[in-house]
Amino acid sequence: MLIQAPKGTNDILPEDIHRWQHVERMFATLCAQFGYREIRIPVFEHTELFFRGVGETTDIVQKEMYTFEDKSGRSLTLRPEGTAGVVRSYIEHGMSSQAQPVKLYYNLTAYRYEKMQKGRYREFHQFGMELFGAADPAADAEIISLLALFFERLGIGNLSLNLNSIGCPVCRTDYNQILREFLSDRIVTLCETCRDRYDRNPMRILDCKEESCRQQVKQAPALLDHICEDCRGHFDALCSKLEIMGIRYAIDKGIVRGLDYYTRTVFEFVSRNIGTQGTVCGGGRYDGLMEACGGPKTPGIGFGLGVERLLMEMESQCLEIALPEPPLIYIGSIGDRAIAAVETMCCDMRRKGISCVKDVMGRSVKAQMKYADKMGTRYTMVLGDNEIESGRAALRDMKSGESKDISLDSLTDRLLKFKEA
RNA sequence: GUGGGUGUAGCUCAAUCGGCAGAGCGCCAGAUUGUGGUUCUGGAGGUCAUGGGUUCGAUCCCCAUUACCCACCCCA
Repeated sequence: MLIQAPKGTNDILPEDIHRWQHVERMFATLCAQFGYREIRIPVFEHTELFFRGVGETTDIVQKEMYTFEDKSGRSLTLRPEGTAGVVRSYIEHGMSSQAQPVKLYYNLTAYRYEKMQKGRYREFHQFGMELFGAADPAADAEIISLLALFFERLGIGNLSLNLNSIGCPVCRTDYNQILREFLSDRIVTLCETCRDRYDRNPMRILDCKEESCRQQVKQAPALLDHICEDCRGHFDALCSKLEIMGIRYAIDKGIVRGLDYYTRTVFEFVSRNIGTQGTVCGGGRYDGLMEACGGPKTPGIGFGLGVERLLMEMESQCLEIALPEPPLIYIGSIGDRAIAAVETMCCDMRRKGISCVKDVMGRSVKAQMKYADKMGTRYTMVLGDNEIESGRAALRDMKSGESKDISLDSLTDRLLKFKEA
């Protein structure tokens, strides 16, 4: 093998494509029903955007981005997620002057340089959604209910919805103080970076990878227990809306996500069936993001959904997805006259919208029929000199094996009727 | 970034205690010269992951590399 696909990338083969097309169609339909419109953004952006939009302190920005210089020396980066690009587009196209709220959805690939394993790839597919302009908990509830309906329509059961609130910058300032007090007599046991974090951003200590730090932090007070009154009200309102809609959830005080610009609601839908990379969908509110990217102060909420993981989950639940329709008819040919006649017939039928296939290898009738069978066409017909002379041929139904002698002139009309049936 | 497992045909896998590499499936062709599915026969297809070492001889033993799979971590 001379050249393989780069590590962490996958070909999506014709055998599997119907699964992808199915969930893509379902998602697009659902979004439209909720009044969301599709947006498509570039695969690469200025690196600076992700510094601001994802956060310079995050793992994603610090070690996982595909960053390169183009020929004029600009620093560009393959998008590691969708939200930053959508926010940039919102600002750039002045969407703040459109009717509010602005509701957008997308289906895109994202790129992260990570050590790969099950459910984690360097190029992966994400469905996502952003709702701009709405600060009300009703917006949070709508996004979550849309997801719940999406999974329901796909027939996916038993995903658990985990919910948390990480408050606003105000409660985080207070919480940081509480955290510092908790950590003050343990600071000597923390790693060097964490001792540094103690003053600048103590919350980052909570997800330090050093084993010793993780031990120290286990008993730390939870942010959810210390959010301000407004944030508490927002969270409680969301919870009660979910309850009214009959959406089951669990509160998980451990969900934090990219802390820098996220505010209040954070949530994820998690599977237990698809390995350790069980987060099928993660999202949250980011009321500070638009401003951080240089736009007008605008609340926002959204999510990203891993399509590979979604399909894995569906596979693990043995959900059947209908195969695509094969071509309606295969028309075989024997001899030069028939080959010419079949070419003309196929041109004509295709123009009328009938899917038909013919030989392009000059093979034997037997080989042609075998091929038709493997493709699964519903009908076959073979033309030779006799059929050209008489203007009649046998139309065979491949499932029943029965043939019917029909005139070639009537073939197109018949097939158009079969197609509708 | 850390650890464990596996690399033999397009796919799923054998075998060789170190001596010319195998099956099933798939693909191609044939079985009274013009008709698929079942059956039978034949054929094509391998740098035995790559590079070094030991050996008369390595797909097999040793070392390194690489890829894939899985876990830690992080996330979608």
